[in-house]
Amino acid sequence: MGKDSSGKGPSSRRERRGRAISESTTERLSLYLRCLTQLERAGVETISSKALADRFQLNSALIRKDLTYFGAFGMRGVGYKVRELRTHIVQILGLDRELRVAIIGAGNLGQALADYGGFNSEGCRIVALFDVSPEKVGTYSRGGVPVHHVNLLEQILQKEQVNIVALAVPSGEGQELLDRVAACGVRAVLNFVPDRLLPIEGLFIRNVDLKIQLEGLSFLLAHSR
Amino acid sequence: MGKDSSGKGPSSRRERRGRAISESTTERLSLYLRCLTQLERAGVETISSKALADRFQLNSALIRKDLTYFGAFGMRGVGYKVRELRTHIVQILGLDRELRVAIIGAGNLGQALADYGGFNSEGCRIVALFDVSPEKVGTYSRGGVPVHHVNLLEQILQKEQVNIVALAVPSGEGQELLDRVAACGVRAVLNFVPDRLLPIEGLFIRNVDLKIQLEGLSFLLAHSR
DNA sequence: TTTTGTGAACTAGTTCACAGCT
DNA sequence: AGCTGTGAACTAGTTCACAAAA
Repeated sequence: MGKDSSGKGPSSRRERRGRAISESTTERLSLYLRCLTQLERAGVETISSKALADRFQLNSALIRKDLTYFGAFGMRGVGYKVRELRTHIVQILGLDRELRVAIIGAGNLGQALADYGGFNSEGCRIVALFDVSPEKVGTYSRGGVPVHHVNLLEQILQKEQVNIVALAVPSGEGQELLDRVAACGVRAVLNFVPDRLLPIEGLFIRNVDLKIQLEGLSFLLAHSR
Repeated sequence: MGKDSSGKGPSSRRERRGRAISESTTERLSLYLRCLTQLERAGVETISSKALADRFQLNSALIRKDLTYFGAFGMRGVGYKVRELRTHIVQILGLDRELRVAIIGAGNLGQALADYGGFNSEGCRIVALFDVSPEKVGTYSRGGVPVHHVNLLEQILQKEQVNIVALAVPSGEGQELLDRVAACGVRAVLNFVPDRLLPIEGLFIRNVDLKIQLEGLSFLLAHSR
């Protein structure tokens, strides 16, 4: 959702001299990655921070700073080798190993996520959906992801080696499921439930809260012109 | 989702001495609002910034600052009157007048949004879905929102007095629709299409990019422990 | 040349700390 | 006594500007 995350306690996500990497930086890295993928496909060999900056209306120094947190990947006078930089960012974002994702809640949102192009790509695989509805359990999403009963949550998270869980259940059902998921050793959750969930030590949560986005737009409309 | 938005040009969304209100502030206002709604329902009459802060693990001074951008709503020695503060925030966020929302794309995501509880509430109404698929056009979402053909976009946006459009179409189809929507005078868009869209003068866009959220979590996993 | 990598300067956002109401 | 409203201090994030490398 926009911009809303918790689990902000200073973790060990720091490179170089002790400065933790900000969420804005990782967001931009994802954008750069997308762009580099396109460029590589288009056969472009090198790109400068300025050229990248123009595509996103960013300052080129910011892009260079983002990258130099992780190393000196550029060539002075030339720019960055597209293929090479892409590889670096894939590695930085941890997309070089397969991410195994499960989605709890097989309603419209869960199904949408399961079949969402962006999710099943770049080392990311949706391996399971969970629901309680008897009509859904035993079926498959359009993309072929099996829907299991939530009773089997622990069992299947373990068996499928799930790294990331997306919570797409109705309001009120989030906390219990979050606790169960954390107890299974899952350390990252993408939360779509619009309830405040208690932070859990060692568990990263990113909240995607559509209502907040909508209200943010409402604010802008109310306060402009 | 998380945190990703464009349309950041300095608009006229400023209160008091010229300082524009940050996105973080409006996000928090939405959170406060939710909490106040619960408190009011529970019969709580007043709340202090400290008590609010504890629920969100925020600093109480930050909450007071967020609120004083818009006025002095509190009572020294007491705190804030729940009902009164709630009313103020509703007004600040522009939720006192009805927001009329249309969703382009009636796939799983569009349908999920159409029936999403948080959307149809607090002065916010989903009035139309749009799609090109002949099977979908003419049907209704589970919640009763009619699905129109995209051909009728301009006509219906006008007739239904739509303020906000959610773009939930496949990658590649975003820009053309964005242009059409902007041409109809719609000034706020919630974009779920993972393409970079060109900024349009006077149009606010909030990007909800699930892949970026997922990659953000991947980064955290890769760089902790 | 051109463009990186980076300290210094700047800007925005948060927390501190306390005077001043209630 | 308790809690707000707010300047001052601090921290984080971005941009400037330039030396150094290709």
